[in-house]
Amino acid sequence: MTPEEARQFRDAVLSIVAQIPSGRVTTYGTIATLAGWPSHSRMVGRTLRYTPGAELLPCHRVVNAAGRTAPGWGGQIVLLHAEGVQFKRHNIVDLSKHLWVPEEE
DNA sequence: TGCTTGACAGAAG
DNA sequence: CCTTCTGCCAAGC
Repeated sequence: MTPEEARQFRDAVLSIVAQIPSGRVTTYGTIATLAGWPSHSRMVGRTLRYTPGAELLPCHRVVNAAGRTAPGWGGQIVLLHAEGVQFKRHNIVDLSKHLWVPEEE
């Protein structure tokens, strides 16, 4: 992956996350696939964590494929709960009800 | 240059 | 449902 591609990937990830509606969530794998690199799901999380400005985006609406929230970040659960997202467990989001898939928009 | 780590995903126990 | 292992890739040491 060239620096140019890395820039595009980061841009695509941030763009998609910025479009997640309130009360909805999406997964790292989905974002990575939409961004063009299906196997870079981990890069999505890394990008959101290390890219300055990611905090300004609704990154709390991004969970893993199992609906688990980010470990060590309890605030995410509070934020999601405040938007009406229901949990199957303390840190497990009910994806069947809140999963959102980007639509190019 | 080479090993370890991680906001992951999927399969297995 | 929860924990652990493997495959994945870029970043940190």
